Amino acid sequence: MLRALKYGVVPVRNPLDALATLRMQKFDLVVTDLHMPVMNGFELQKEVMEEFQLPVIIMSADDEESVILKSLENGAVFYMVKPISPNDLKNVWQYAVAGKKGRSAAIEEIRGIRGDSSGEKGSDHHHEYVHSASSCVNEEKRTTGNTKDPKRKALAKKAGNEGHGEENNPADSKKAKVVWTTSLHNRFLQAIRHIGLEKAVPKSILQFMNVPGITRENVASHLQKYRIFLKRVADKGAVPSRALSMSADRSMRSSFASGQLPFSVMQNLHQQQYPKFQQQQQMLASMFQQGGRGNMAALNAPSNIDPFLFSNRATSNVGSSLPRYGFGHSFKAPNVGPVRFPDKQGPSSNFNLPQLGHGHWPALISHQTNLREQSFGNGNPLYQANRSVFDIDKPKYNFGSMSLSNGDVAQGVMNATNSLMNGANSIPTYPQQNEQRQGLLTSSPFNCNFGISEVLMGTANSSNPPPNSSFTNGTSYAGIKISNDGQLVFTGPSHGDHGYGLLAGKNNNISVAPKGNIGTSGYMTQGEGPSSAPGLDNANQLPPVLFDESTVNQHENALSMAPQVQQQYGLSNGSGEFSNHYGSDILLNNISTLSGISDQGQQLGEDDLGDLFLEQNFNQLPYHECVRRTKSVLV
DNA sequence: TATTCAATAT
DNA sequence: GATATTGAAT
Repeated sequence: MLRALKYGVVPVRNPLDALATLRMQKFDLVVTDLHMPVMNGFELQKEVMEEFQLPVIIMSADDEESVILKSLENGAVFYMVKPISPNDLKNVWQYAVAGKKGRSAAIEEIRGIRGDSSGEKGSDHHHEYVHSASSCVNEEKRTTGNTKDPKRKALAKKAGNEGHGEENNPADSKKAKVVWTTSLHNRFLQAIRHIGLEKAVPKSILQFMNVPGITRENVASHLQKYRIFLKRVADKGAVPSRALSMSADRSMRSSFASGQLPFSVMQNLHQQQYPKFQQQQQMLASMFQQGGRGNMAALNAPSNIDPFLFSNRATSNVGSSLPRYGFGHSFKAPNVGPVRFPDKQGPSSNFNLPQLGHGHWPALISHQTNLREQSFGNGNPLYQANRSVFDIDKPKYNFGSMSLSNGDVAQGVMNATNSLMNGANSIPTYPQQNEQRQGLLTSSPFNCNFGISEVLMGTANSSNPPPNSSFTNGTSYAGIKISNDGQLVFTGPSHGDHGYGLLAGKNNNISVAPKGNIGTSGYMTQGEGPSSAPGLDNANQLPPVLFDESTVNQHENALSMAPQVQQQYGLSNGSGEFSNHYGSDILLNNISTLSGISDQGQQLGEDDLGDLFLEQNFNQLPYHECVRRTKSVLV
């Protein structure tokens, strides 16, 4: 029965097994029989309370009043007389939530029954008990506070008495509240977006949301709150975000703060206070051709844009003093001038600033923090590149006017296995990068102008030296050469046969993976390389997955679909010398898809995942799992 | 004690 | 449907 009610249940055979199981696994509630060999329900309950502080429900065919009372007084949170019906079990989760409160309430109730409606007994005693219990609660409330809101109480009582086979909890006549999780709220926003703020009324929103179990009243209440929020935001002229909330008015930190503002509200923002912000929003709106209507949230719509880019949550700056320039917090970003790179490279074991190069995918996947905090593409690829774990023993190189030492920028670039790809590919992918990129490239060691003139990055040998440099070295390092018209002319050769090439392939035929050892071991850069460039352990990697054109198309059309099984896109399967093309946006989008593995719909905080993702996630979950967490029960 | 939340009353 | 009020939770 419990399982049918979506509880997670672990059944055990006897009290000793129960205690053992409790020690190995976390539970929310224990349900036990009373009369058992070796240890009875009382004793078990006592043990459980002492050791685990968990609520215990006792069920028994024994309907002796004395037994029931003794159970409850001993500390059981509830006593059920067999036979048990599903309805009796439906709301036992409340005991897991309420704990002690549930206990005292139960005791009060059973006491109330005695004094109040003691008349009935017989075969249906169990149900009578439940029934009486709930009306007792209402009775008590009425005497306590009837002056304030008699009607409310009356309705509550009515519901309690009539709802025998319905939604009502025998021990607690209050309806479970709808929790407006981020995902639920996003669906709400979606509806408003679709309907239009002006026309959005509870009924239509409810209809569009199409979430079972939610009522018009629920929506109305939420809408009311939402409108108040909008008004407040418009008045204050501030947009809440994590970045600002430190100093900002606390009142701005509601759950709405995580979301998106209707365009109309944004237009009301104080120009003098956040001029850059407004500018940005308008630019964005036009960029994505929302036609002035719609809102920020609508910007999530483009399916080929990674939702993270549009998250308005600030990224953490752990390990870095560099600002990020992602959209969401861009209005707060300082002027983007020449980028100052940090002097030191952080420890390679610190994944707070993960790289997007091949070897680091696994790190991204296995550290969810990264997934939330990373600014993709338009962040600062060169800075990311700088955090290479490879190749720390190279001498200093002189590229252009910049002198770079081991820990500096060029390292990641030189070490093409890693991060150059991220930088190179992310450039044409995100139009918003242009502004920043210019400043960044001005001080680039490579004198590159992407998309304008010939580009040669990271390559260093005698026949293809970096422009404006005196670099000569007999060894070939990874690199990439792009001609005037933007075609890939050349990708750097490997170091010997070991596969350091950033990209192995031919003209117009990019293979994502270095050819190196991928064919033999199936992982990239695994345990290979010179002593100074050891590569990554394959323990951290997912097997590469072939990424053909149909996959690309499928993926691009699939953003509104539920997250797929873990896959690592964008990597060659190692079967051919050159396989397939890809777009970095696919990689990036895939990151967010992967990020959805956890977070099964529990209430999410402001710093949670991108909205698009949440919608995906949301679609998978039945309403009750989305809103009300299922409890684990030991029976 | 003040604030927030969602439900409920008007 | 919009708004005001309520009670619980924090």
